[in-house]
Amino acid sequence: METKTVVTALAALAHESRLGVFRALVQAGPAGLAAGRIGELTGIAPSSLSFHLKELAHAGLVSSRQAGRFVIYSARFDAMNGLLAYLTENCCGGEPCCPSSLNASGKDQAS
Amino acid sequence: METKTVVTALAALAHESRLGVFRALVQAGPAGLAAGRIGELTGIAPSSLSFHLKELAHAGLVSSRQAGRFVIYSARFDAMNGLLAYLTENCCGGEPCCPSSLNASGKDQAS
DNA sequence: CCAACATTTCAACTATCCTTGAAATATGGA
DNA sequence: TCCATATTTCAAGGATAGTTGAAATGTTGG
Repeated sequence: METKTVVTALAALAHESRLGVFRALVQAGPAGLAAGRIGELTGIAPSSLSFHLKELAHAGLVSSRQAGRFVIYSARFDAMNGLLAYLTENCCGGEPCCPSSLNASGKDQAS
Repeated sequence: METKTVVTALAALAHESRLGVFRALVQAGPAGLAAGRIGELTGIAPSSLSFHLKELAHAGLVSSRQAGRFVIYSARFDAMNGLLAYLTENCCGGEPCCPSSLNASGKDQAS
């Protein structure tokens, strides 16, 4: 994953509204949610929501498909996996950051 | 980890300069790097670097200590762990994103 | 075709971010 | 003390992000 892609993805998630939207889409799973439903769940105004959804789509974190007169958005789990992989590799020393066992104390290998 | 904290941390990393700084600090390990050395490694102008370091510190992702006339910055691995834990739990469905066992190189389970 | 619904686009405005260079602060050594 | 080094602060400027409401687009069913 390229640095530029990572920065774009991070910027897309670095906003309360968009993080909320993405969380809702993750919860919804591959089935996704219609734009209007996302608006109901998050309380974001339609035009603002459309702006944020475009931002997330541009970052590759969500995809959309037309279904009747609805537009269904869904989270792109592969992109999120890639982002987490990058952060784990490049920003956490490689291994010690898997939250399953969680050490997180502060002592690990030097450079 | 609170949503607001997460957004702040994501925003701090969502900039090419700051992501580069943070990566350098992660590579340096707990020993950290002097501000000037970070500037050398990243090519960021001093005042701009200071701005970005303050941003990272404010987000809790780095800490600083004075050493003679140098200021040594180091990555806060615990904060990064917390961020990754949040993203894994809330933005990846909970389980399928932990890169611990698997490779994490480039290919992971297909969609 | 027309009407109702779902979503997006547009323009205007405010707010915030980032960069730059100069000046300020702080520390160590001669 | 005085000077050099290391870092931060400040103010000014341009660039970008976000919100709002109105208008436009697209879709379905009567």
